[in-house]
Amino acid sequence: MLHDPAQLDLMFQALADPARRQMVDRLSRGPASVSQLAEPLAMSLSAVVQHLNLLEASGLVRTQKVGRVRTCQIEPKALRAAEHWINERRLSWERRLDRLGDFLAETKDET
Amino acid sequence: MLHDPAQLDLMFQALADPARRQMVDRLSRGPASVSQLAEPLAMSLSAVVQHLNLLEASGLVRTQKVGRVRTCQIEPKALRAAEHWINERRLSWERRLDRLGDFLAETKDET
DNA sequence: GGAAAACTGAAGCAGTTACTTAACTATTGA
DNA sequence: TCAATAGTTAAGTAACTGCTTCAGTTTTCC
Repeated sequence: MLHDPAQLDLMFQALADPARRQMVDRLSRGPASVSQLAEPLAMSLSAVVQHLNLLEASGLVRTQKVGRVRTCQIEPKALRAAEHWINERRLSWERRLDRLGDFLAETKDET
Repeated sequence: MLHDPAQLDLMFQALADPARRQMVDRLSRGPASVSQLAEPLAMSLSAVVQHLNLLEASGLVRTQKVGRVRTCQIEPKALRAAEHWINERRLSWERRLDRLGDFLAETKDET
């Protein structure tokens, strides 16, 4: 479910915007309401809600409304999925370099 | 240099597109020419070059031209920077949860 | 009950993005 | 030399994004 390419797409797309990354950054320090998320951002509350909806659709953030306040928090599992995608590609590349290094070392021995 | 917010912005933006992620994925298995990168993608070579230029500007991919062939390879340091940004936020959240857990366990002892 | 607080949703708009096609510029190899 | 290969660049366009404003809806609290 979390490695579903469509979900991954939404996550990376969500992380591509600086305002949304700032919101994730804020939430990494603890839950916050929509207004609290909006406070440091130079845009209307409405714009923040639109960003938040994207973050929620991507799975990166979970929200729940109690009374008139929507409280938001990070979903670490989703962050881990994005992290994992990058990590796998990087490791794949680095393992390839290692094998190449071994090969070169071996062929050098054979002189 | 790699933790420069502008560079991070370019990286996440580059990773937001499925075609570009597919290119990164291909490159994680080894270097490739522009045509080789284009081969599995349902778009013109010109479009691929445009994607590649973005990937290069973001620092995720390095290319060098020999003769008429441009060979592309992954820049693991850049991947690591993106990975690191996500990882820091996730850990920050998870450490917060741990502290909260400890606190709740302690106050429970005091009954 | 009624004002204030905390959102929410729709419409509109300017700027950006992801393509396309078409016209190029090297390189290579027969 | 000259055709094919590999890539590049520019111009145009359709769709998508990131806002804005404005007009709601719920809750809360006096």
